[in-house]
Amino acid sequence: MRQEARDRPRIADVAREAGVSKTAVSFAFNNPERLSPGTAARIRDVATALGYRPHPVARMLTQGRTRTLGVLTPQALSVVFANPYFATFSEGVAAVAEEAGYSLLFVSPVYGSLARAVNRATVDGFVAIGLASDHPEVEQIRRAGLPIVMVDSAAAFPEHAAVDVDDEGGARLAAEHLLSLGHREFLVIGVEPPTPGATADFGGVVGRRLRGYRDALAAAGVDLPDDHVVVGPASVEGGSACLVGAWEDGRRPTAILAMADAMAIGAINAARRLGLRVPADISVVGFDDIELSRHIEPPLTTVHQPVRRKGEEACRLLLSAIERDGSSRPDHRRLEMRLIVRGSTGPASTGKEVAGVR
Amino acid sequence: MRQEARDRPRIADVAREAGVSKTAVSFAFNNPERLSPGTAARIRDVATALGYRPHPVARMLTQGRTRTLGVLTPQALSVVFANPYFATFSEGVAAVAEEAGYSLLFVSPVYGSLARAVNRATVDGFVAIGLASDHPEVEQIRRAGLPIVMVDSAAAFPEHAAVDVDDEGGARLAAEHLLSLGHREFLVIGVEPPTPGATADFGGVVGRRLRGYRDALAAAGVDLPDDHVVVGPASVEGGSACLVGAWEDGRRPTAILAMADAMAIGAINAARRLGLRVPADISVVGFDDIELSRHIEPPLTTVHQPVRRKGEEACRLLLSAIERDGSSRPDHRRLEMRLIVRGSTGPASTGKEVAGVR
DNA sequence: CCTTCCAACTAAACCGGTTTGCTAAACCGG
DNA sequence: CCGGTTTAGCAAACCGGTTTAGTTGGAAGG
Repeated sequence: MRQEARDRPRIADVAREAGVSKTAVSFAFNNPERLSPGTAARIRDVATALGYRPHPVARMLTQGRTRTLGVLTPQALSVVFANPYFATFSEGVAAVAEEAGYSLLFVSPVYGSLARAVNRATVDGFVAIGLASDHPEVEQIRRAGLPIVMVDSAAAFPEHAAVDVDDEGGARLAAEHLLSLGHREFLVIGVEPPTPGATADFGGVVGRRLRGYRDALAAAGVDLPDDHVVVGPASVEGGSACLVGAWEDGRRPTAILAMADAMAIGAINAARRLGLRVPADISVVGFDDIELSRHIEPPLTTVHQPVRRKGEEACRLLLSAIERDGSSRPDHRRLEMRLIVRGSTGPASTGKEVAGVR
Repeated sequence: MRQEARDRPRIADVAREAGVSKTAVSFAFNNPERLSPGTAARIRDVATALGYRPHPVARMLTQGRTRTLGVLTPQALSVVFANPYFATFSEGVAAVAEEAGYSLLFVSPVYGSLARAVNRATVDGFVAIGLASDHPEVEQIRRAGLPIVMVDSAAAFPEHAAVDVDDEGGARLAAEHLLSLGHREFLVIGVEPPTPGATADFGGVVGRRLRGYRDALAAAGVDLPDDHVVVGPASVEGGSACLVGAWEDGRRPTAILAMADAMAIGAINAARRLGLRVPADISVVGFDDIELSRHIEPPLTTVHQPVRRKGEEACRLLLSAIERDGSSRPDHRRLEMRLIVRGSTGPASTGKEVAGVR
């Protein structure tokens, strides 16, 4: 067995030293009013003298709660933390959790198995971010009797509490903005699933955003052929590759709708290399409004997503589920997006490109 | 008491249902070779049918280990996650932890008390980042028999394992670079403690960097009067304010040594507003090499800090301390910095400024 | 055929606390 | 001075597992 805490004093040591029962020691810490002030003080003194602190795991076991919330991610943490989106989200979760006195445990696949990680997790509930609909862990958690709040995959789990954003509405805003600037030739740059061929579709985010784009375009009578929608990895390089590929295939858009800021930035870089000025020759709208977008040249016009608030709301939902311990129906919350117009969009250039090749 | 897991099956339920003892059920999960294959399989079947999973807390208690590492931060998580430096650091910690099958628990002050948070934490050890020397929690952890690895405050805790970077050397590199470009009039922009008047000095980072600057300048025979060192909050705005303040006080540097990239960026912005060109009129060197620095205009020359590696090394040190369970002396590791020359530095402008006021 | 040994399984102790139910003494009004 | 109520503290049960130290029945060995 472990000896790590070889000399760690236990409650019995304190009790013996103070000449009282274990119960008394426990009371001294959790229920001092059930002891005479003198005894309570003496016990505490003995405890500090011995360097005693109640074993947190033992405490959890008897109290039946951990005061810890699990943040569940389907990807490795080392990947997830590299993503500023996630950092901001965590910021929101942390703010609410801390205020309520909860700690945060990040739960990611252990040796490839998310299920194992979930089993190991000593938490009172989970906030799951970006779980696709085919994740059986959700059912597993439900059976374990733990509450869970889904983020970014509300549609996939109608029976659980969830927070998501109005992707469709946000996409519409982006497209309408470009339409109002006179654009008629569009290229949509989408995010492809991280593992090729996986059914994981980011909880349908891509589909919803695409639908929003299409809705707005259709309403304006603009057609979006399938070959004007390209996908790539959600990175700067991915965005570059998408535009370059489409350009080589003969597409000549005056406006780009990118489903991620990183890809939008990549597209801007690629456009420059193709000899296009942004926004004079081509306009670009991103998605999510990451920190970087405000700082590039030109600053990126993008659809702002309330990421931090997403974290806050998710955590609030989870806490209330924990507190009221089951019962009542799961709450769904949908946050609005808004368009931030910066420098990467401008009026459609006349003539040449629009009328151009193909 | 809690009923949360009202109907959660226990090991005894599985045992009864399968017609065996609790021991057998436990073996079926942890020591299947001690059971006949048939029995083991049957028990597992019953377990899954009942939806049983061993209670993780009970498990921790008997096994004496949690398979969880604590990341200790003296500030609120909601603040900490907003800092890309921390995100990158966590990335490193997570990469190593995950590979070893450990989860990560983030431990930050509970209702203002870091000590309480530490007491609640069910972890096998801690990585503490940015703890100043006056934090008694470190002693508390030691007494609890848990290993701890200090990051960014090695000097303050010589008796513990630690990882830090060669701040002094990095600062020297920055100053030498500017000296070699002919600069002789410097302004140092430092980071002030978050809570004014606090003794917390970022574990001495500011002091070490300042020493590095001074060393290099002195070696070149350049004096750095105290009023050429200003401090402000570690933010873009803080950096702006620092330069503006110094300028209004009559300082006319040709080169700025900033202790944080964010402040360097702020200084660049402020310089522009003062009508100065960067780097033609004034050069700026940052510190840390955050993501953003590469993307601003002009790209920032800065001292690169191996943040991710810091996390990795710290986690490795902690894991080995946990594994070998005490014994052997604490390991200290110091990582090197390197200068990344980009566009924000150039030759000192001749005449006017150098000879200028004061 | 009797012993020995092994495989398969179990009862009970244990991890380190908290909580319940109870007792004895102090207190209190009548 | 007595019965009833508090107060202070205790022993034992409990949380939900794991581990130790057996126990049993049957096969192998002599």
